[in-house]
Amino acid sequence: MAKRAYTSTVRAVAARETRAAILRAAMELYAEQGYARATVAGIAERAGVALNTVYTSVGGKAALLEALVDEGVEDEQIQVTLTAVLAARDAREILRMTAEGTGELTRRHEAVLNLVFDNVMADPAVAAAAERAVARYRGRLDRTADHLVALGAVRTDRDRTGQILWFYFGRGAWQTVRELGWDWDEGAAWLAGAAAAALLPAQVLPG
Amino acid sequence: MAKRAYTSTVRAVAARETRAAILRAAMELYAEQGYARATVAGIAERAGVALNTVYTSVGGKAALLEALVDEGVEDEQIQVTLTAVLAARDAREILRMTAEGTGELTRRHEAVLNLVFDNVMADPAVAAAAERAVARYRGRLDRTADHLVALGAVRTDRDRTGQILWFYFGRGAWQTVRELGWDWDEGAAWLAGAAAAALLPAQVLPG
Amino acid sequence: MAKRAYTSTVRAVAARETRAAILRAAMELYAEQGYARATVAGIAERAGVALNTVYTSVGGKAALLEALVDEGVEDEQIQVTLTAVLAARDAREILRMTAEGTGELTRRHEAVLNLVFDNVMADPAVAAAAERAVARYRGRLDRTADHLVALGAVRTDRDRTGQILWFYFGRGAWQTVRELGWDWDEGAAWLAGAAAAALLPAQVLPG
Amino acid sequence: MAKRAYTSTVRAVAARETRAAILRAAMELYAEQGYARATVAGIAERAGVALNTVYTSVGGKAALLEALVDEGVEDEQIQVTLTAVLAARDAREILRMTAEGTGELTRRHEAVLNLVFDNVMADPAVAAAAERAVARYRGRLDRTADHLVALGAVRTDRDRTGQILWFYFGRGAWQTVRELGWDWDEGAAWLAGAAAAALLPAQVLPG
DNA sequence: CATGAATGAGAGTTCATTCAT
DNA sequence: TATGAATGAACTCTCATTCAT
Repeated sequence: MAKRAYTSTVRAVAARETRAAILRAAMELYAEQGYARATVAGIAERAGVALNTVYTSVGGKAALLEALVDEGVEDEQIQVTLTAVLAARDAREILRMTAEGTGELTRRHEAVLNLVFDNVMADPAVAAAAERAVARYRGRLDRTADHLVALGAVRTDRDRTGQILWFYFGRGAWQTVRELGWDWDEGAAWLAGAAAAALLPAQVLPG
Repeated sequence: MAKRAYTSTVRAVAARETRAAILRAAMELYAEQGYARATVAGIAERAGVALNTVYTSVGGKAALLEALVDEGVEDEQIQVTLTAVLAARDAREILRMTAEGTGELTRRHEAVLNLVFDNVMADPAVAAAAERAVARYRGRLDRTADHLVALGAVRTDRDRTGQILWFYFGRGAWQTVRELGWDWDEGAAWLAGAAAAALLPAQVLPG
Repeated sequence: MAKRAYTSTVRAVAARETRAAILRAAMELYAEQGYARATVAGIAERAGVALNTVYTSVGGKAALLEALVDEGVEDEQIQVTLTAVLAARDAREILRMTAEGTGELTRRHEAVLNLVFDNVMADPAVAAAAERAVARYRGRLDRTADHLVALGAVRTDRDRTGQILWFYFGRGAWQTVRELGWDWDEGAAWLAGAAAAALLPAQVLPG
Repeated sequence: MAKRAYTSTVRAVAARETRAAILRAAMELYAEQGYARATVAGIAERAGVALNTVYTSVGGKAALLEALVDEGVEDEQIQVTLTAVLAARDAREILRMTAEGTGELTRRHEAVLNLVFDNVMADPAVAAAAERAVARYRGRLDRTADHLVALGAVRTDRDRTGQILWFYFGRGAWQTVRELGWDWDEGAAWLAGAAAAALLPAQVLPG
């Protein structure tokens, strides 16, 4: 029980691998069968460990989900993108960066996002996680909206701008992009263009 | 032994009311707790009937869901709207009618649509129902896309037009509209305008 | 409600037919699925009547079985055979008559006998019926044994004679005969011969 | 992770005892109430374990029955008896050995045999088990019949010999022996004698 | 007499979870 | 740390039966 800081004993390594295998299995099973129908026993079996190892290693059904969500949340990319966006001064450039940033984020966390949003009704904990995720996401877009308004770049007010950003770059938009089979870059470009048409002053076409 | 067709005896009326109460209770509970966590016993209690009356009146858990879906499916409005759309020759008018039609449809069946799409992972039967609903919906939008292309009204090809119609009038779009708190008419107007900007040839602004 | 003795009104006839159809259906279903797995609803369906008609017409599950047993019990043949046996004075003739009588009885009531003995464990009422049937059956064979002993025809005592008669002419013997696929006459002849060999004084073979 | 083969830890022993207690309780309850009316909860209660321990230890209702049948099936005695019979050359000796062998077998597995044959109608799985048992049993008697015919010891043909062996040594015969209250040795002796009278050439009585 | 509707009781089974090693 | 064994709590569904017409 003596804590040796940063000394990965053999057992600690094995434990970490076990935990990873369990989380992988949980992710797969939740994705395949949904949170409600997936069973802890099934997860244990797929991970190749005893049922109880799931409990000692990670925790119960809800803890597994929380662990998966936590893993998928710590992403510095978010902050990087937002900083860059807030530093930019060209509206089209801002929309392009927002499209790419939200796309990248969605792509990177696609599995966890699906996990959470497909199972909102299955468990109050999932619903809470979804709500938190949406609030954070919208908060970032609202700050982008503020910036656009401050730049005097949009023809709508602050609230409406935030709403339109959510319409084009929110979870629903990217979900539809996936449904339509568009690839990520294609989707980002189209969304940025469409958002520009909806937000920026109409351009007089040359010639 | 002769069956008297269409004689609403007192008992038949009572039975119909019982069934309706059960379906109402099921709708509510599925909406509140999700398909997976809702229990047949809970539905019976809320409907004010014995547990087994649910089984004799409507059926089990899946049958309840199917009954709710079936109820929400027979809607002649769909055909009426599509016919009107296909008869129209002005692109903006077509988009406006499509927005209003899909909005009306979504509004009318909001409860059932949420029921189905929120619980896709809870049961394969639900997933199948969702898939059918999406296919039918997209099929109607694709016919609208064909019409727009035939009219020479859009600057995109047939496939892309259908995809963009789905982006602006599909389930995802209306879901976002609801998330944003827009009311139905407001949403329809905005969607029609945005879709026009995305599909129709850019207009040279007057002056 | 006025009782008109012996006047078969149309409705009474119909009622009798309904009852017969129900009993027939019950017999079939009990035979096919066993008493335990057969359901009253299934019987009603096969009889082509409403579930409740079974209850108003005949009674519940146990009552159905009792009715079937009762139907199969009133058989004057039994008494006729026994009287003839007790009047006979030749042992071989007595055994032959007993074989034929018990065979005829078994054949005639095969369905009910199977019903009862195949479902002894399913219901205490069935077990009681089976016990009654066996007691009556053995009682008759015991009277035959008494007669044989009184005639001085057997080389065994009263009790043992009754037991051997039960071995060769009891339910088990006839059941085995059926298992072996022997026909009724063949079985009766063989049983009579085998019983004679077991009971009567050994014969010196001619020549 | 290395599995130590055949190390009876305390827990493994306890688990085996639990399983045994459950099977014993199941045997008793199935015998008392019949397969259909016995409940898993009742079995658990009698075994002194929680309801679900029955499921984790052995399995459901059908699995319990199968386990009981399996336990009663592995019996080398069968082969030993048959080998001895086929090696013998005296017909009376063969019949005596067959009587004792089948009696011993019946006695040893009386509980399971009753369980299976009393509940044939209760479950298709039981019916199948019964059919398998009968086929195996008759197969062994048929080989004995072949042997007797090959020895030229019987006055009947091969098929009839097998049938008569089944009549005297099959399940029905031993069941009747039990009904009659004969003890095992007494029954075996009587059956062997009766079978000899039915199969072997009539002996000229001395003197 | 026959029936449609409703019900009370209970059964089998599954699942997440804990205990003791 | 990992695990086999055991458990408590539900849940879905079936069935025999009765009520009211």
